Amino acid sequence: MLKGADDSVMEQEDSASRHGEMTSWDINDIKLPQHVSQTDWFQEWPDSYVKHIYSSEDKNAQRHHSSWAMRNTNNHNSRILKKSCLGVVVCGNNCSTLDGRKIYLRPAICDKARQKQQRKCCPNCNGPLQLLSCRGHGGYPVTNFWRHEGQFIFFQCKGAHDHPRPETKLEAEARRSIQKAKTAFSSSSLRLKRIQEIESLTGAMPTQEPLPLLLSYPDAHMPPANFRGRLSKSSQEPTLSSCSGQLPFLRRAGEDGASREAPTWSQGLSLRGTPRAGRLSSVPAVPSTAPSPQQCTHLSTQHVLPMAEGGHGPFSSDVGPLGDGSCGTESPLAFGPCVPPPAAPQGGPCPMARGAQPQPQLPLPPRGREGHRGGGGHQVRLNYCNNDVFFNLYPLR
DNA sequence: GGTTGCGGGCAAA
DNA sequence: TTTGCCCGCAACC
Repeated sequence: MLKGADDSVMEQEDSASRHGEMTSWDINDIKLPQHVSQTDWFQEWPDSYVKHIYSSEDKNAQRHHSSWAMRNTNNHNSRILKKSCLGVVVCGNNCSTLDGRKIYLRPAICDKARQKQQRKCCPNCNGPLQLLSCRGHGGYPVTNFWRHEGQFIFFQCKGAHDHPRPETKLEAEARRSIQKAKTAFSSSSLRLKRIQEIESLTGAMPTQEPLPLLLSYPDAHMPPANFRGRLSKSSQEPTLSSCSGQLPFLRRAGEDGASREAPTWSQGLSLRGTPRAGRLSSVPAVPSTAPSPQQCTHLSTQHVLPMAEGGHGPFSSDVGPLGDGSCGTESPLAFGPCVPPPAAPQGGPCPMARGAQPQPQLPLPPRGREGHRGGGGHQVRLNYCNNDVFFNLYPLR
């Protein structure tokens, strides 16, 4: 289509600086820049009003990947693929793990799956899950546009995400896989237990292998201004001192402000300035592996695989999801011997958790759609930690 | 079972 | 007309 770029386009290209080359176009332009001297590194957390030009050889771009939970939106334009952000699933209790990580689950893309997901409980505290919808684009979800033109794939993001980053697709998939495996294992474990009981308690204790946990580390380590308001209300409320070991996608709240990666809201800005600084911004959460107990209360909740997104990010074609990005900076101890507080005080009984909630607490703005669900009144506070179950089921190695 | 892309259709601005 | 969104379908993993 653009192969027949005329002189006008050429002139436009010539007059534009290299930076302009990357930003002077709009996804809806009839003609997009055809002569791109250098393509961008794939950005898995595009935010703000950024534009990128990827190589058509880029697998991630080909697949229109994004670590944000983006769903396809029909814009009645087959040439331009439009996707809108689904937001992030958070704990209605705004619970934190011992070390202050927050629960940021990836919303299921499929509507049915998402509804089903929301009926589940927080894997950390069993509280209700709450979908924090994205409203970063004039009250509407942030939209991403993809357009294939010749040897390039043009990407444009409209809107700034006003919510934390969810777990990545890979992490969510890993979590499901673990859950499946665990379910299968549980059933076999039960059979084993019965056999053992029949054998008059020979002493052999049926144990479940502690599943490795995914400790995801903040990509967006600090919420954007508008984002802070989104979660702040409940954050300021007495938070459940989550002592359960099961880990979904957890981010240390305190780390939201200082990360190895530029915050998303600023990432976009930085990218605007340096459109080819992809590597700088493509460092996603770097989870660490931690053999640790899984959960306190029920076995059906999600688990997370040890997985690293470090370095080049999960979508980096040359780095697998299980790459060496494990971050040793985070202690998995949050899910270790957590002593359940007799009565969880506000802010949580665990010093780590308290210290990890530095986010400014602002009133939660009213939300039009799903976002308001599970608001204050909706929340169920579970001030217990079933550590007995925790340890019995998942003895620490 | 979930993701992704596509497209019909509707409603509101 | 544009935009957002719901829905269903099919292909794929």
